[in-house]
Amino acid sequence: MILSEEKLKQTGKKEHSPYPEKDDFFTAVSVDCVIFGLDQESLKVLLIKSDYPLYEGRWSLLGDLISPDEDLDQAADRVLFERTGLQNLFLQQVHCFGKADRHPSGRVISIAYYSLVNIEQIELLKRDHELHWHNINSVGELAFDHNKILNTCLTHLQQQIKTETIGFNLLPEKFSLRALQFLYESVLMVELDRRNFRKKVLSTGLLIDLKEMEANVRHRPAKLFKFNRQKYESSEIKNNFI
Amino acid sequence: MILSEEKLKQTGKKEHSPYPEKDDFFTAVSVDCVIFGLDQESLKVLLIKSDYPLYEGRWSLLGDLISPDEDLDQAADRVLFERTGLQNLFLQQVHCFGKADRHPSGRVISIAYYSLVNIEQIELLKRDHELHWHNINSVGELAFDHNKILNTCLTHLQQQIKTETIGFNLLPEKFSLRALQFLYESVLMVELDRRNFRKKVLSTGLLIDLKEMEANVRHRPAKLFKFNRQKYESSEIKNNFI
DNA sequence: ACAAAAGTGTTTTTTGTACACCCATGA
DNA sequence: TCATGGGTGTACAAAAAACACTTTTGT
Repeated sequence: MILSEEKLKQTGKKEHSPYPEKDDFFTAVSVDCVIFGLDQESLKVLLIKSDYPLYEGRWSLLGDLISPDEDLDQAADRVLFERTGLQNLFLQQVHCFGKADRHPSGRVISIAYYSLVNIEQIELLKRDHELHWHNINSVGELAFDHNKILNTCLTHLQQQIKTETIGFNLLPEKFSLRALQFLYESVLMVELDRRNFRKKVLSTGLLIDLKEMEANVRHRPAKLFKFNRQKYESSEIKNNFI
Repeated sequence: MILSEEKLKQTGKKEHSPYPEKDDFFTAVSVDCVIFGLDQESLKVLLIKSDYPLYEGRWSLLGDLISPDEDLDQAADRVLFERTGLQNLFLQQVHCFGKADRHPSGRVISIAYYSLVNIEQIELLKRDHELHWHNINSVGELAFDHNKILNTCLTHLQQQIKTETIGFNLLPEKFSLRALQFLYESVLMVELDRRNFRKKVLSTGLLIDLKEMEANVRHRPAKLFKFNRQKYESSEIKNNFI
């Protein structure tokens, strides 16, 4: 849609001075965080009961309006901290959602972030009954355009996990190769060949063999590994992990 | 940075009601378009002389504040139309830039889009001497954080052109394989083997041999092809073009 | 002894890379 | 006739995919 010059003037904006002035139109800006976690069952997403009247009873993403003096990334960090008590989590901007009618209360554009957390690490702090981990395949109808936001973030995650080593953020410090493979299968929603998977991840040289074993499993215990973050950071080739 | 509860209250926002109310803080929202074009020489980007006092004389991206009733994508479309006279160009959102101090006049967050156009198609309409195509490797210091925005968009373009068929937007309807290869070499900034390149693009089956030849070239004329958009749209596998 | 998952190699197929000569046109 | 880029195929290397049996633990 092309706005006529007249329409542009109605907004109080002068042609060729596209900078904010007192009488300009302003919008509200929020961040929404898609917080992914993984447990033994499946990939999950953390949702909160909506307190917005129109969407009462629906689940929604965790979000908030940005404050005047905080960067966007800081706003997302803050939302995450307020909900999980954790700081410096993996967090990445994905897309800005800005359809004029996406929010019933008025013009609100929202910047979507996604985060990867280790569920066990934050389970402890989560006493809030309005918060719940949902299986990624059964979230139902969310408030606002949050289904769309969630899908966009999931697609990004699936793309990114193939070329970067972000997946380790979903695992505890020490993990078995089975856990790592389960992660990839859960996120990408495919089945992978065990032998080929092991061969590939071990050939990257990015896993440190901890010479430790799983305990209390009712099958042959697996070796435990940890991610060699240092080596990854200092290596030149940072794409094409899997 | 975590904002204290006190600080949050100063912004006029109530806890657990993260929806805009009259006394809330609002920001200005703009779109900035990185318009890429290609000529016989190199990949180019369309820039405009900044009319912002602090950055007088510098070049800047084409952008504008969004209007109250237009979607973000519409705003980007409008900016593009106002500058090139063309509609329905390839246009894609890349990233939202929202550092609190990125704009000297106040809080302005900007959503970056990139567009791919066929330079010859728009040369005709461009009588504006404030507009200029710049070689991608010599844009100099731009106004605001526009160098950063440009770099982010270029990186996205380089990633995307490898897996999707967006590159054809930079070419005229009919093109030679040499022109297509030049496109990929210019965008990715690498040299490619001619025989392997031809083999690969022809094996996709996405090029239609027009049974026409170049004319008025001082060497053996090349066959002309066009992109089989229909076949691409209807095919299942839409990634990994090159 | 059984159930459950760990660990391990080889073969085949597919994909990518390296590389050199003759051809058609305009000047 | 020369300069310029068009057009073509093969051999080798690397990566991905397919595939089955033995081992270790807890119950």
